[in-house]
Amino acid sequence: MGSQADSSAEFCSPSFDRALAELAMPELDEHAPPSLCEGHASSIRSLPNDEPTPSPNWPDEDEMAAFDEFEAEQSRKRKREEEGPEGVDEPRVGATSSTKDISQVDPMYEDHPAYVASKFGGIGAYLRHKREKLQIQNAAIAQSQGQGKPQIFKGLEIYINGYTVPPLDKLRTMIMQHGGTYIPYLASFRSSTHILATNLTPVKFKEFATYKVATPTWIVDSVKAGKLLDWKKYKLMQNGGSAERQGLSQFLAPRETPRGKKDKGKGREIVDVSDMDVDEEGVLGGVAESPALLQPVIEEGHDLRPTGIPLAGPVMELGVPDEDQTDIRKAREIFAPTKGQAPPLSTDPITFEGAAWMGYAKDAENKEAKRLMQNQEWREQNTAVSDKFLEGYYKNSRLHHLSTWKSELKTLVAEAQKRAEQSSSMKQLAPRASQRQAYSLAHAVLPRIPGRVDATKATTSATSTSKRVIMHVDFDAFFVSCGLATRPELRGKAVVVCHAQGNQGASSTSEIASCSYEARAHGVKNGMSLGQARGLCADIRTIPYEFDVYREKSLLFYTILMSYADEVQAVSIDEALIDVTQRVAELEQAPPELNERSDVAQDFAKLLAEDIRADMREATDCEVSIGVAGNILLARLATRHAKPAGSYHLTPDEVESFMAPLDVGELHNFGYATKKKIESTFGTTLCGELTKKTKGALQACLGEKNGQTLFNFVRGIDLRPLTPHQERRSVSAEVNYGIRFVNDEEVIKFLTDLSQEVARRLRGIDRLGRQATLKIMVRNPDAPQEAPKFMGHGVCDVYNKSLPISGPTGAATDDGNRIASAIVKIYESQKFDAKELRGIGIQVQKLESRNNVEERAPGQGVLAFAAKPNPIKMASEPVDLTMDSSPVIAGPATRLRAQVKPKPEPIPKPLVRKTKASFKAVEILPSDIDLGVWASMDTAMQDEYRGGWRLAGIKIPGAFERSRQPQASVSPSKARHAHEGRSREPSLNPLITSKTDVNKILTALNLVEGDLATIGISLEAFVALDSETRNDLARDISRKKSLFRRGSETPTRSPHKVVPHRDIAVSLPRRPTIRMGSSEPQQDIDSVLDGLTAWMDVAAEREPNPREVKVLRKYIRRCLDPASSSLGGLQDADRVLTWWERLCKQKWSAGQDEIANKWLACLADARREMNETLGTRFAVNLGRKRL
DNA sequence: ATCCTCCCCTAC
DNA sequence: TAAGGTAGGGGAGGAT
Ligand SMILES: Nc1ccn([C@H]2C[C@H](O)[C@@H](COP(=O)(O)OP(=O)(O)OP(=O)(O)O)O2)c(=O)n1
Ligand SMILES: [Mg+2]
Repeated sequence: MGSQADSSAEFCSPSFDRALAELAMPELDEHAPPSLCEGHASSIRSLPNDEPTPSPNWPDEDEMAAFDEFEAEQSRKRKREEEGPEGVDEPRVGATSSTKDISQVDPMYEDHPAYVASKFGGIGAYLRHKREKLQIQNAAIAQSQGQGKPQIFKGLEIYINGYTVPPLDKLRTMIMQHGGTYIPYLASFRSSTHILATNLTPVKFKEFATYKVATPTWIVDSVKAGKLLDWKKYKLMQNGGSAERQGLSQFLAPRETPRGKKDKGKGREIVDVSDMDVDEEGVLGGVAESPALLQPVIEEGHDLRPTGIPLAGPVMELGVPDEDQTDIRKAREIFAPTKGQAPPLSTDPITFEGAAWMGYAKDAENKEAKRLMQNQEWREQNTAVSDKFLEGYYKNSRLHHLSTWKSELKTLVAEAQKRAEQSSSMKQLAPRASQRQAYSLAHAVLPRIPGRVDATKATTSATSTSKRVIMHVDFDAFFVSCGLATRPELRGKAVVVCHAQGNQGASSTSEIASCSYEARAHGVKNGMSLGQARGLCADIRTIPYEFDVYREKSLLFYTILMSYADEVQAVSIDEALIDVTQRVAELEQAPPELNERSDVAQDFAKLLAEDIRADMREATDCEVSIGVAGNILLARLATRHAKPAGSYHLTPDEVESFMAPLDVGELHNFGYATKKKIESTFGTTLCGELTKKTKGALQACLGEKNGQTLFNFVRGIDLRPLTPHQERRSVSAEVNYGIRFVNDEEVIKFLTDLSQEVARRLRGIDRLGRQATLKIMVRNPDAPQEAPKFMGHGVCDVYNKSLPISGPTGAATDDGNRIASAIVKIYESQKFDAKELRGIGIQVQKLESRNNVEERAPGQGVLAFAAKPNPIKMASEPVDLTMDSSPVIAGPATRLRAQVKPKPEPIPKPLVRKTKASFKAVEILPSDIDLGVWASMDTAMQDEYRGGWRLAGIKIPGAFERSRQPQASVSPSKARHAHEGRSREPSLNPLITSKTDVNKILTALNLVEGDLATIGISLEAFVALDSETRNDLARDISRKKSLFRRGSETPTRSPHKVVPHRDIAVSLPRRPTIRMGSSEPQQDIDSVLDGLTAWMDVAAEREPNPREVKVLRKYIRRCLDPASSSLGGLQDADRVLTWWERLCKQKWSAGQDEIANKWLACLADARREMNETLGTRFAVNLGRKRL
């Protein structure tokens, strides 16, 4: 491309340029922003809290603050008062003691969150969570074990909807074992042949109208019968009622049962059908039908706004939603839209339905893309290879625009507000403002009272507590609304905004940015693919993006908001939070004669909201909805309730009943993954239920901050202030679409172009950076070559690596060439296969502003910015109100820890981070390995090396080739993947089958077969897992053992196996303390082993000293760190570990006691760490174990 | 304890 | 055809 440089991005978002950006400021009274400090005091006691004494991190004060708001908002007369802490607390004694037990048993684990979580039997929850993960694997295993079974479901592709009886995993197992294909998600471009459901919501029922929908009994019966039964006999009938209740009652329903045969023997955990039989009568019987729900309430011709010109909103009674729009609103209420109940929904199974992607991903492939991609010319024209790609891509990427707009708006609002504060209150309105007056009826009817009003003094209406009044203002179906403004004929129809226009059939993977509420009534959602949506609603009209229009309407939107609000927080192009505390207080103080109905107590906040809505309508010809409440959380929830085209004031007295039925997933910032985590920990995701959990329990599940936040949120408490504009901390550009390179040359050219783009963006905000990060998405080896989504990235492994960047003088830089050179260096240091790349991103961080930097001699080093030690962070503290959120008094906070950064142009020494996916540094090449050594490795080990090389695109010499096929590949770290926080995808290991192998595995993990039952997994399943997962589980088990049957039997060990190719000279004991040379730079391996021997000699008499073990592990780690070349690398690390293992083995050959177990656990841990490190590096695990 | 780095997660 | 970007909060765990 090369056309980059300074050609100020033609493909930027339609920018909010300064001229347009003259956001109007209303008349200004120079009051300070609402105070962040809120009162204190008052009694507490009654909050559930499992901390007997205040912990240092969570002092009482925090809770008091939280409680204060809680109390106030609850109108202080909550029954909670009566309940002592025990009302909701679980017994504390047990909790405490179990924690203690753990720490006694093994100090190394004592601070693991799962154990701190004493309360809920942290272990149980933890294991439950683990087990969930296993279920997925079990299913896949089952598939591989299903050979003996009649393949009665061959050719069927079956999707399972919602709660079922039997549960999903059992059904999936049955289907897969009998030759069927399980479809983890529904996508129109790869439809299933059948759907299983125990019941359906009306929307789903309609959604599935074109599918064959049967009850799970069909599968169960077919399996029993040994042949495929006619699905029609099991066709699911609509039975109305709440899906959830239905589902629940199914599970509770009594089970009669012909005990299922377990044709499986050993695999019983996997295929046990004994409890999965289902009474179909139970499924369908007894529930009244509600046929009305079968059809979406909104039907064609039922236009929301028939004239296309909305009337002014009616004045509403306090707390009552608008009464027009009833049909649509009802539809929404009844159908309870959710924030993606399945993984975030999307056209792409892979990216989201994380767990789902196991065996099935292979066939889900975009055939059309595959075909086109064969054509070299087409590829060069239409993928990221093309010179024109970047420009065209960014011009059309809605998400790019969304992001860009957001940051621009934040800046604009900040500037406007600053201007407002600086100028005196008599500052003339900006030009637009007077024009704006015409939009608003507010001033005519409810003039503002000059001067300040103390909000705390107003006490007459429901809103006049001392509390804030926050509004959340959000356009309805924004993109669509904008489009309809010029297409009135489409109002009332199912309209969506997407790139695909016309009707290219039901298979378009084009994403829907926004859909009208009419479309939503059919189940269509923002973010879906057009093809999916077409499946839900045949008559969908598409309209194109009009980014300019969105920007313009948004400017009007913000202009209007500025005229009303005390404070504005830009949330997005179509959404903002405003604080109108002051404004409402003024209204309340207004002379009664100015109020239309002075006889009645009025909800001024609601009136104000309707004024704003009217203004918006007039200015933009689009509807906004407004939620009003005392905090951000509730305002957002109120908006949801208000939509579409309404406003809603959520008052304190309704908070509790409002919150209780909500799902955590509906709370802002609590998305799919968090919800799953909560679900697996607590068994519920209802706010009402979670109210009963203690803060400590929530924190154990979600972490300190998030736990606290959730604890507050489920009570309707949200202490966050509106966040002012923050200094940018990073600038990035990434493209994860249309990346289909064939060689490094293409890649490097793209990297260069993208670097220039980032540089341009840096310049755009006048910042310089000190560090650049390259992010690479590589197709996961198990994912199809072509993703299901057209030109999409599919399932990927993600790699990140960064290098310092600087200008020629060593200063921070915005020079695209400098960035590019660092980025290219990173790329070249990694040896990816260009063909496998699916996404590329470049980020620059450690930003400085220009004037901060200049004179710094070339090699002299720079002051690293300790400059902003979390300036704003404090404001986002979940609880502590007393913390002053005003910007840090900066002064000496700038502790210029003058860190010297001597490297002007550092070389990209591949640096491997131990955690998940860093870049793999392939420093052990085939040529590094002696053939004799290679031969002595067991095959699994060889496979692992090969896997690493393969993934790294390194050619494998013939001598290192394998004869047979299967490979145990594992991803380094999944891109995203909702399903399990930090863990990568487990994978199956088809290699391990022989009895000896199995024994080896168990032995190495210090397990016996019986142990597996304690976590509910079969032996087969266990060995089929990848080694990391096995190790995880083994640790779980050993914890569990030490907890619950301490000191009892020791596991049986399998016969001793000789260490293969190790030649370790036994030598004399030396020091009884371990010294692994953190001080001595270069120790030779033998002396280390000597030291180890001597140390163990003494140390093994008692429990391992964590400190000493740590030293040892640190040594091993250093061996593995490619950056420290002084040590011997993998070979040495392995020798040390192996030697250690041997010492242990020797020592306890006669039998093991508790001490031995602890040592072995340490060993396993160390081994695991090494595997993880190497696994990261090679994208495989070293599963080898010996002893 | 506190910081730093490398992630994951979320939202539009 | 289609345009799956992006910044910040926060957790885990190692370094200091
Ligand atoms: N997955 C998504 C979600 C949103 N958007 C864009 C289009 C939306 O119109 C706009 C605003 O997002 P909202 O979440 O506010 O959704 P809408 O405004 O479309 O609908 P509503 O706010 O009424 O729910 O952002 C998008 O491109 N892709
Ligand atoms: Mg919206």
